[in-house]
Amino acid sequence: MSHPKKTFVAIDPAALPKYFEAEEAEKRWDDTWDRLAIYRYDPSRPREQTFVVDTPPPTVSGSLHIGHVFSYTHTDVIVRYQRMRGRNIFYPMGWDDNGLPTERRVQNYFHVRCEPHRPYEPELRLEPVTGKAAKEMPRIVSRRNFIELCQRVTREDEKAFMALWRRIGLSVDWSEEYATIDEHCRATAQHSFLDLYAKNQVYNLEAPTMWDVDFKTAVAQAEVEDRTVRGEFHDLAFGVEGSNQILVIATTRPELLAACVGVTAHPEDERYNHLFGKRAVTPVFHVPVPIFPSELADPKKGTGIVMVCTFGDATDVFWWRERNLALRQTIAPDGRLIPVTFGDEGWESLRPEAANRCYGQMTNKSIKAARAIMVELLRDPKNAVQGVEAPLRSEPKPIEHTVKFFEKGDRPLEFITTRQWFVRLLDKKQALIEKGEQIKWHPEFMRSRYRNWTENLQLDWCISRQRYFGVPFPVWYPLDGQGKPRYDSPILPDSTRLPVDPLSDTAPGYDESARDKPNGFAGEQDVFDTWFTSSLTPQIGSHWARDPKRHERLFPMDIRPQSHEIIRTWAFYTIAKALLHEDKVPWRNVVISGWILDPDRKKMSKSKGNVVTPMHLLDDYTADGVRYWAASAKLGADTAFDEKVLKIGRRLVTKIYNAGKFVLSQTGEARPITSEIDRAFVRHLRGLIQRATESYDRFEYAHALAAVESFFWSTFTDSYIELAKARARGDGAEGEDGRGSAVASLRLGLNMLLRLFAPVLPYITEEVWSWAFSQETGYTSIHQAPWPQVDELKEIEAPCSPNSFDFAVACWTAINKCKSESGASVARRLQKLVIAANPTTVETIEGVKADIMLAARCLDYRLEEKTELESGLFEVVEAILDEK
RNA sequence: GGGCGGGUAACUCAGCGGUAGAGUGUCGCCCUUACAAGGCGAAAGUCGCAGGUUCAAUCCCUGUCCCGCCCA
Repeated sequence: MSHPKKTFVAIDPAALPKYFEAEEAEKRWDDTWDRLAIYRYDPSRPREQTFVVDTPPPTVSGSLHIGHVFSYTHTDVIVRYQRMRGRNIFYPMGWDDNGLPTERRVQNYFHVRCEPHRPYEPELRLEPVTGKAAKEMPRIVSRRNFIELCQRVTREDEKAFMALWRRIGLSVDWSEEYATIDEHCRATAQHSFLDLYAKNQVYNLEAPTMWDVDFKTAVAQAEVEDRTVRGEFHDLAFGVEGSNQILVIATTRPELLAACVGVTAHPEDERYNHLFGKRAVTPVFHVPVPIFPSELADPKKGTGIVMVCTFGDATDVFWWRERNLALRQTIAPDGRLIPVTFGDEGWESLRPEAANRCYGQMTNKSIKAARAIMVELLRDPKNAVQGVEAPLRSEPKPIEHTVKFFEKGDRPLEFITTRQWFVRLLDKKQALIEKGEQIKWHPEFMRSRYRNWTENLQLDWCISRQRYFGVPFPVWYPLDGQGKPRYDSPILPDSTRLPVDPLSDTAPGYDESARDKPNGFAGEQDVFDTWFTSSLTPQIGSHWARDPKRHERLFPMDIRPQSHEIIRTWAFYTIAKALLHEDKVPWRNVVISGWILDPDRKKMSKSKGNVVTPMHLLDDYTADGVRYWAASAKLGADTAFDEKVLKIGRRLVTKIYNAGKFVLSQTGEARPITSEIDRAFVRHLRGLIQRATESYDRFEYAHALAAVESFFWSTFTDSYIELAKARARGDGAEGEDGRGSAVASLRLGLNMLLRLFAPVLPYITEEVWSWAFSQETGYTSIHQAPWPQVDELKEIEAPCSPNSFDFAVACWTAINKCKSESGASVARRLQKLVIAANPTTVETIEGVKADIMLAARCLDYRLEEKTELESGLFEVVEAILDEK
């Protein structure tokens, strides 16, 4: 039976560069992939064939660091696997222009401030400001001009991110690019608002709200963090109305004394419970305030009796509501003290003149300055309610306590009464938790972060921000005869008109001339919380608001990749939106990447100065090498940055290059895979494919990579290639059949391994693939080739023994060890070799011993039976090395 | 204070009921016609600590100590 004389497509290794020129290759393949459009989403294919990614839009004004490469590579590896599984990939890229950080940069960069009502200046051209000019008054610009400046800055940032994404080979579909401030996203966010309004899930309310006095905006619970800071307890002597009794109240915020509206102690506190129902009198301002019991007052803290102010903290807000106390707001939105007049309505005082004299000293001062003045006033005995002792009863006592801060802020949050828009969430806790249960979390334990947060939710979602660079509310208010807005009957646009800017677009049913006039209309100035838009990334990608068919094909999505610190914000709000809009989950899986820590296991941050930037690492270790490092870390695991791991990746790339060169330069006639060792190798390959596939299906890419890598080094290059290479050169006794089998099997191994590595190492695998397999298989790019299936190996017969391969390797290793121990090179020929193993083992390696001895360069050998040896163990009885 | 994760070789990390693993680093040896950007080989761990369950525990349970994160 003669075989058709088909020969392999071989390469000439001499024609290839000695080393892999990664930088050149990366550029070349990036261009090629672009040209072939292999990352393009095909909207015509059905949902079940599609794999949909809710890519995190990076905050472009943030600094680029190695953590970005880490987590985005995780997603890309998953995506590339799915693509090879034949899925139609939807993998967009968005940019989060993220209001506040960008605003700050723009204010400094161009030295401007925004005033929303300023008219737009179409011809305005500003340049970056430096030196003296930066010390002068900032240029005031309209909101539209300000936004244009923001966009100018973010465009530059986006370019830097895009360059990095391309460099590390993210297989995103760049035709699906968006920015959270662009027209499509603004329209989607406004559409979301209109839908929530129609469903009665949003409301506006004037109420005490957490407020940052530097950014001058309301913030939501999710953006608040507790910080431990130093403070001081001040013991203040209050009077009791109608008696000469003194109450000593401990407070960390004496500057709020003028805002005191009550005094409270624990109902069972015997020191104070006889006073409930009476009125206390504040020192300095001489204001009588009710004394009432509350379980929330801690008898062990301070003196056990506390003053209630509007507002010092969240508990004050609670008491104010519960007890229906007076409202005395003394802190302005800019963090300065508001001028007030004691004696006026709502500001009653037993001694208004004295009160006003004192308060006048603090008017318009910052909180910090006001506190210092207040403490001085309290030291003055004249300001006591009665008696000759100063109201400050002891020197301030330093303490450490936790205070709420806006996560981006520098000063503690204040509670300030303002009108804000809210989304109703508190009444949906249970539904939100259930949605979280329907989603698969990777790793699983991240689910509890979500549940934990949702269970502890205290407030509805405040979505309005008093900022400029953001998506405006699509809302106008009718003005009454006095020019006051009627907040209870907002005017909304038709959803076909979106996006709108109520400050430049005219309210429906009005003429522009009626803007801000009595009986006319006014536009809402506020913009959305950036999360209000970011929480819609699935709907932004699916074109929910304008293409129901496309939405149907993309929503819910398959995966949401993100990091764990924003489970309470991004994941939470996205789940909330999907619940509110469609009663669905937004995605089936959430995949959480860990953080990159510095070598001391500290979080990398700009302020610590321990941020590692990625570009030079890509230059030094290749894109694949860096991807290897990222893909070695499991989901959810924080990893200390370690350059050594990058070295391993680069070494792997080199090894693949060289192994590819070697295997593809073997020639011969194509023959079936028949030799025992080849069949034994294929048997192992089959197991590898199964393991890698199972791991990838569970998003355990790191596990898959470890399996493939270890197989590649130990089984393929260190063992199989060595055992088969002589036969592949035609040195064996089996002639063309043996040679053809070896070459076919080597190529099969390489082909499979390249595909198994392709999700992690897209460049080197594509490079080697292109030398022969591209033409041979018809898959121009390896990234369009199918993921290896065990089915592809079904024609190849199983080996005679399942142990053939392992025993062959063990035997060969024993010989190498013997050579190594006698100081000889492994290449050294053996004149004579006697090696022993137990009888079954000797029998098992019958079919592979010729290959072993060829690899060991041993012409005269004998296998001895030694029953006491364990199965698979070999003992060199005698070895005579050839002369050099 | 509550919740979650981690503590395994000098380093970075796997493993998570059945005699402790990898790579890096270290130490020997080897220019070997794919690869010195290599290869062969060696040394190296009371698996945080203390109890318990089990024939058997790094793995399960309880307690405890460190580290990190999230929430009060």
